[in-house]
Amino acid sequence: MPTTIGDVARRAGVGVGTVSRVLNNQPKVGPETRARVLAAIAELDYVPSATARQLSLRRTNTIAVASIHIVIPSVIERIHGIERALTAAGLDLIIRNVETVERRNEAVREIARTDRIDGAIFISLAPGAEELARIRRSGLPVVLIDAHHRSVPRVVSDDVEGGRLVGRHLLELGHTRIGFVGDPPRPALGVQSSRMRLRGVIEALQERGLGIAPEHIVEGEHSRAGGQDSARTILSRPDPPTAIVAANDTLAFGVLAAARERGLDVPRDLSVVGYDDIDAADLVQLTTMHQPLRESGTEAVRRLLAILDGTDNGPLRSVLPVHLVKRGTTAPAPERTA
Amino acid sequence: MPTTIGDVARRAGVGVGTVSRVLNNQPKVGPETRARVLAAIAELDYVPSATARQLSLRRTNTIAVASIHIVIPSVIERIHGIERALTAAGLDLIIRNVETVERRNEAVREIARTDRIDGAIFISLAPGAEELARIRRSGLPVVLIDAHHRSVPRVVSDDVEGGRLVGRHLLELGHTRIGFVGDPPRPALGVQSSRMRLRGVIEALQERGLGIAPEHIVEGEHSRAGGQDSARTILSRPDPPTAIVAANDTLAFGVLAAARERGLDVPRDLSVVGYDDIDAADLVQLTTMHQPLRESGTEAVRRLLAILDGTDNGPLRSVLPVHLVKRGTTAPAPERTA
DNA sequence: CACCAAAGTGGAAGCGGTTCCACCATGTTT
DNA sequence: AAACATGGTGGAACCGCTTCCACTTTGGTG
Repeated sequence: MPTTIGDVARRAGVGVGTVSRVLNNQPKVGPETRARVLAAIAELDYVPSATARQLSLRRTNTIAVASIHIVIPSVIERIHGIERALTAAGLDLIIRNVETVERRNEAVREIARTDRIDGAIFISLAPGAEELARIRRSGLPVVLIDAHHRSVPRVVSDDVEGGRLVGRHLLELGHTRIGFVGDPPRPALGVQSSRMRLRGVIEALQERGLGIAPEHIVEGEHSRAGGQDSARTILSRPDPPTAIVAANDTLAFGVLAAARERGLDVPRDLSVVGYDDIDAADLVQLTTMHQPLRESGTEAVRRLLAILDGTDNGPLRSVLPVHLVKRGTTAPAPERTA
Repeated sequence: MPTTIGDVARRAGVGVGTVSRVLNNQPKVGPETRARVLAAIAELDYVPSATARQLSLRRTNTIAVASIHIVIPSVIERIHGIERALTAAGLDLIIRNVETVERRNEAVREIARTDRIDGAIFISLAPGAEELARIRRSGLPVVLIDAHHRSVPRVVSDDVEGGRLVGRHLLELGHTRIGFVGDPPRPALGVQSSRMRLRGVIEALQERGLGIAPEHIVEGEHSRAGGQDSARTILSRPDPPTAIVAANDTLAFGVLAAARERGLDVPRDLSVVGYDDIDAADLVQLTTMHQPLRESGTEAVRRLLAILDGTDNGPLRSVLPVHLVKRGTTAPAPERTA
């Protein structure tokens, strides 16, 4: 029912090849013929079938993004960056939300299977060995964001350095007993940022000959409630820390809630530092590490397009810079009362 | 290079038609033949081409979502609901971010143009007349969320009722001078929720013979900063209101910031009510209207699928319920000091 | 003036599926 | 035993585009 290239050709009194050439701005068409074809296109309100085009060209002009839980604020910012970059490049974006390892495998398999996309970006999520092999076999280019895999191009922020900066900031304020609230380790998903940030904090402490007590490190669910639980545990230890570092802002909000619950004044009694600098961090005046989330998305797209063009020559690992944003939740350590 | 249905047919010693029948679980295939085909598929690790399938079937199993500014928290929740419902139905989701009217037209045109999708959902965004005509012509089913158009199926929450409930809540607390911070009116985008909520508040006041002073109504940019600006304006009037209603939580956060800035204690000196009950509302203990955001997404998908099935018989307008969540930013009106 | 390169052009083949139609065995009915 | 459903099956045609190849025209060139 919809008009096809043949209808246009007939109307313009030319062959389909010529119409196709006009559509694709190819040179070898006489100016007068081109005008006639364009007129026919306009008259018929013709639009080429993207599907037929795909089949013929073996290109879809679409890329897929798979990410853990798309409602996580940092994930959203990254997707936003991706969306911008793709739109600018005239590509479509298909999105898939992944919440468990099984669903990840399923999603990856599906992504590798269809010829529906030209490339894929994984956010905070790395494909498993078998899935990766599948992808390799299909030749689909892939870029990871905030995830690690030895042999896959990826965009990450310098988590260890970020942790280090957080640690130094707290040391400067006189804190020596520092706690850490992190995400659950999920080696299966290939995401290590929480652990890397912890490592940075530890390194900063070690520079001063200090350490972090194992009972002051708790890893729990990535949610406000999870952060609150973890902080509760830490704060109920004898001799609790005077500062808590959270692996991300969402957890930090939970830490703030736990502090409030215990009647601790932030930052007088307890300093809290987050990570990511999401929008809401400003809302509660949270001191946090800023990382360029949106840029991580655009950078991933840049890499992906370069791979598609065959012009990619960057390092496997692009590292984005971070910087500390000092707000209202950190202050000098309280005098030791005990 | 990838294996095709022909490869499978050859390997299994059958015709392509038979392989196709097996792939689509059609009945008329002998059990022994079916087994042989399945074996061949497994051996070759064959996956049918989605594109070829699309071309032949004239169905894409993909739907598009166009929304204003995808980083708005309420929009994200809606998308989340859509994503869930689509994944459950085995459909793909393509996303397009729209920020201006021009970009909207462009996006709509593109959506209506390609044969790449089976349907579309618009969030807080209605197509313009010309674009709508285009969509109609293309026969593409469309559902709107949080947007209005006489003749397009849509999912909205009962904004007037929500506003009314907010108004009554404040009246019960003894507030009589109430301010309103809203989104800019954008008739071109077909989004009226801010105005509808305002209308509800006004209706509640009228029930008591009260009104809302025009200088206590300010509409500004949909952002924290915008809300802050608007609230500043209102609070600097002589005889400012004792309560401010914001058309959404993001604006309410701005109102809170403006109050803090002026040294007003919330809720002692000023009550603040938001709308949406986004995640961060809980974080700052904001009293707000809850509306089922995620459900709005699933409902929109349900409608869209029904239209695609030809089984849709619902009203053009699905209205979702709202309810007030009382938290810490509303309290009895202060004694009149003047 | 014959010859040839270059610019334009038409249309068949191919992309990888689905489906319809023709056809072949069977088993069942008269 | 002839007539005939019926379950299986192969394969051509088709979906709507791109591209390659063959062909015609035109304007130089020797």
